[in-house]
Amino acid sequence: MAEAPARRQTRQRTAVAEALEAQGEFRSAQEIYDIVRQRGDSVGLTTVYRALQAMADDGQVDVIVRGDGEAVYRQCSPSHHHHLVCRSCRSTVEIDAPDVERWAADVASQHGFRDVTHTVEVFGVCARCAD
Amino acid sequence: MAEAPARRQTRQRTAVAEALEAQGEFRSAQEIYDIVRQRGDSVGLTTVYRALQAMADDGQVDVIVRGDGEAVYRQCSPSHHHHLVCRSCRSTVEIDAPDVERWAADVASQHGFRDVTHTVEVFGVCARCAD
DNA sequence: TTCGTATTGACAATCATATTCATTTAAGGC
DNA sequence: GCCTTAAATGAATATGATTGTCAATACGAA
Repeated sequence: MAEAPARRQTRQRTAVAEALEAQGEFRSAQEIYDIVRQRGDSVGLTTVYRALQAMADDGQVDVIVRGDGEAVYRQCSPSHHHHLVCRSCRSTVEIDAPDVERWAADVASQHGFRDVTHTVEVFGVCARCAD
Repeated sequence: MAEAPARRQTRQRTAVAEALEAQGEFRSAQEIYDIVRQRGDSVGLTTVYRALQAMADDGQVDVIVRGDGEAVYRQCSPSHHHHLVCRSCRSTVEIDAPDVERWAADVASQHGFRDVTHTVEVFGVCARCAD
């Protein structure tokens, strides 16, 4: 859990964080905006975007940019992990990938690369949706 | 190499394909548009987008959606592979990842997922840019 | 309570990308 | 080569996720 800069704790940020916490799946900013409002909080859309970005910057939220370019957010566990996401219901499983970490480091090293990062996402149809 | 539907061979598509072929790096549609024009071909921006999308659909071009949501395109070898991309000069190395393929399949299977796909990209600073 | 300044939110702006629709053009048949 | 069909084009327009603006609000330290 990264040490966050001194951000003010506003009711809007709390509302966004709570809305996210109540979700298990990745959600877009627009969706989160809707969820916040459904829960009875009044927060501007711009503020939702900003709250999510701040949380992402602070390492409190994971962001994936989807194939269509839209960013989706999820409150995940703090440790480094990857995602197995159902294409249908979007349920998400956090997965560790020591083999992948090792592979990425090796490959990068073989080609003389430094300061290496990687993205890994796995998509499929979950057991429940496959039925 | 997927069997492409019956697409017409237009001078615009040829120009876009040749522009891409001359590049080793991932390039955005806007950049490819500029390159095409620099090479003396007159092609509309919309047409560039459409040509790239058609090529991507046909499996002739790889697409990555960048962290900022923008799509970038590259003409790659036909076989399944991943990319090691320099953050600075954007030079791109195609890499095989049998370990990752295996890991992805195992992980998905463990969680009962079917019809599994994955995305894996590795970013770093290449040897030349690190100096 | 006061004050400094971070934050908000409605509106406007941005920009990659997609749609529209009249026109152009590839390609197949004769 | 001509004709026909329909795929493709391209300029203008539209879309929509996201970000910027700026006056107003509100957090939190003193």
